[in-house]
Amino acid sequence: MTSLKDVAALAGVSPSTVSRVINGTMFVTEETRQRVEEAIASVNYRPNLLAQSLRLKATKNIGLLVPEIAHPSFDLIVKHIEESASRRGLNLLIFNTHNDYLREATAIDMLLRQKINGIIFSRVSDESHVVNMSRSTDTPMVVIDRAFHDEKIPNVILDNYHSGVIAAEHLIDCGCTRIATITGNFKIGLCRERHQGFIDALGKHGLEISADMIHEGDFTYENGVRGAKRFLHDSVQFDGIWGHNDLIAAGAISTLFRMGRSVPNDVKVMGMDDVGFARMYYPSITTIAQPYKEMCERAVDYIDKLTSGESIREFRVELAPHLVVRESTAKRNDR
Amino acid sequence: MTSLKDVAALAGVSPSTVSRVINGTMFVTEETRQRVEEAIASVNYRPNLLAQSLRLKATKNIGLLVPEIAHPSFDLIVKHIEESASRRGLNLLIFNTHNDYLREATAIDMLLRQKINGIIFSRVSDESHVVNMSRSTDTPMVVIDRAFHDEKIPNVILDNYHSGVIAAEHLIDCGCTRIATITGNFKIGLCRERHQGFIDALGKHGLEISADMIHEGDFTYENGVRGAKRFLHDSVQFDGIWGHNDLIAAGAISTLFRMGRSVPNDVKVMGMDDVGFARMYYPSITTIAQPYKEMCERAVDYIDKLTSGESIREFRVELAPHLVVRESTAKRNDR
DNA sequence: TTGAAAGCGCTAACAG
DNA sequence: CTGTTAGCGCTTTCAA
Repeated sequence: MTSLKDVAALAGVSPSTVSRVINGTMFVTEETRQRVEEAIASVNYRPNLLAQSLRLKATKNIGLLVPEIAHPSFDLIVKHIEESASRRGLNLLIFNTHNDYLREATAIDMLLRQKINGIIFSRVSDESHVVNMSRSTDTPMVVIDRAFHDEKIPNVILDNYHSGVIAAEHLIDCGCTRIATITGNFKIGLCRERHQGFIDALGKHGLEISADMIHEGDFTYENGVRGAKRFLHDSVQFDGIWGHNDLIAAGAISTLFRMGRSVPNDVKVMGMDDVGFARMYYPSITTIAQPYKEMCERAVDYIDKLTSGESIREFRVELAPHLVVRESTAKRNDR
Repeated sequence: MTSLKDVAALAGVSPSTVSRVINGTMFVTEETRQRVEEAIASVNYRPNLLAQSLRLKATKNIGLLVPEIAHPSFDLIVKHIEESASRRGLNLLIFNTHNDYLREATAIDMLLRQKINGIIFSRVSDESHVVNMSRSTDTPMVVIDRAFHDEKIPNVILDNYHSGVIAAEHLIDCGCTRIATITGNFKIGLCRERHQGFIDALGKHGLEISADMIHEGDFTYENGVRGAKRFLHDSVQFDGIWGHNDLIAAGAISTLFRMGRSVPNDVKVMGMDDVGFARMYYPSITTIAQPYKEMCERAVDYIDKLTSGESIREFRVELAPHLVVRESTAKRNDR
């Protein structure tokens, strides 16, 4: 591998001069600059980023940890984080934690050893471990999407309570009077918050929601299937369902059809996240969009700012969701 | 940051000894090892990967370039590559090329400068540039999924011709006699191959396919919509459609329904890739699964082997697709 | 079995 | 404006 030294020799200058030409850190005579640039070009020299980083004690990399890459909402996060990072010339190291806090810890460890600029992650269960890690290092960390309510690490999240309110109000607007819900796991804070906003809004409009209209599960399509089946099987009367994400909504919709109900004619269904397939589904799925792009931008920005010595403004950034109306809650559909 | 030197001082040994304890490269007296390990633990020491890599001229990282991260088939690739890499203790640097060969080149450049172990990528348009880059370096590269027919770089791909054959035969098995197709861009080699296999198989069974039954476009849902609309608008007679991927199939299915046709009753539709939502769609989508997991494993394995000095076996690995039958080509459906 | 010393490729004082 | 020098944190001869 040709090194900076080789280039220097070739151009007949000192290594420092070459370094200065490359980084533009100081003025260099037009003539020497030319010679150096020619030398660089002639051997197709590429500065070794490892050496540079070691010397500068900083890399051009950031790390991202997600619970599950191929999950349609996390792949959106991955995409936008990559975009924001790339725009800033930062490279992205990615890890799939599989919701396993041991993997999470291992990944963070690897990242810290590489002196990355910062770590963005979506929360897994165990708190203490990571908080300790973050305390023992000066590497910026920021939590995205899934944070604890009383998160000790800076975080940028969605206003989940408000999402629940939006869902309830939209379903009510659509004329639903018996509204059921299929939720994620209540161990996850944001599920509790979404649910709370949902029932509060329902209550405000004088709508009761009994225990048999709430199906708790997880963020999967299968859970949507199970929830809808249970409602039908238990002869629950309902004309609207909110699923805590679009996967759940899809599971509910397909199940309703398979069991002889029509969406939206017999029951309106809405989801949450506005993942890629929500608009492709038939009927297309009414959902609540998360401002993923902005969330990711904020997270990367936070790290970028901190890396360049700027001070942070907020510890917790909470962004607003917005409703996306589609066919699954439409008045009627000829299907 | 505490360094190896600090640990050495703390344990009252030389830096080399600490290094030897950490890497187990040589025998160290049980007693000294203990002292060293205690010192390491007491200061929570983490070896600096950058320094290590600089010294060893090798990292624990690999790079992956995909045309579009949030595309449902590439996120599967990302997921599986991450998994294979992680199993080998390798970290993944990821780049979204947006089908732009300039971005591709920039990304590869960044990667080479970091001395990553190898690069896995899905092909973008321009060949020469990357081939030159790969020639000028000893970094292993492997192309996955999208390769040129006459690829100059080792590659692991799907048998696309055979996919076309499978699609045609399945539709014929379902009793279709007038089969249309909505394809990806024929500039992409794999689309031509899929198509060739498709029409060859159709021909073998005595089925003609006229130009108006072929809608060329790209790998998007919208293309599926356009294709189906065109067929309907042009009053093409058809009872089966193969879309070159599941996105296209979904676009066709939803459009057919919206325009008063039923899938699979009036027309059978199948896709390709078996992306996440294919089984969640209603009707669930019959498709041709790519062995992504194995493809990714092979690609990472290739790099891993090459890094550790082993020799390569094959230059081109071509894996077999397999049919996944679901509702969209079922006999009848009560929908 | 352990230590001293050199060096991976780069940058940044410090001189000149 | 340019060169010399030291050193980032690690591994690895080479000697002892």
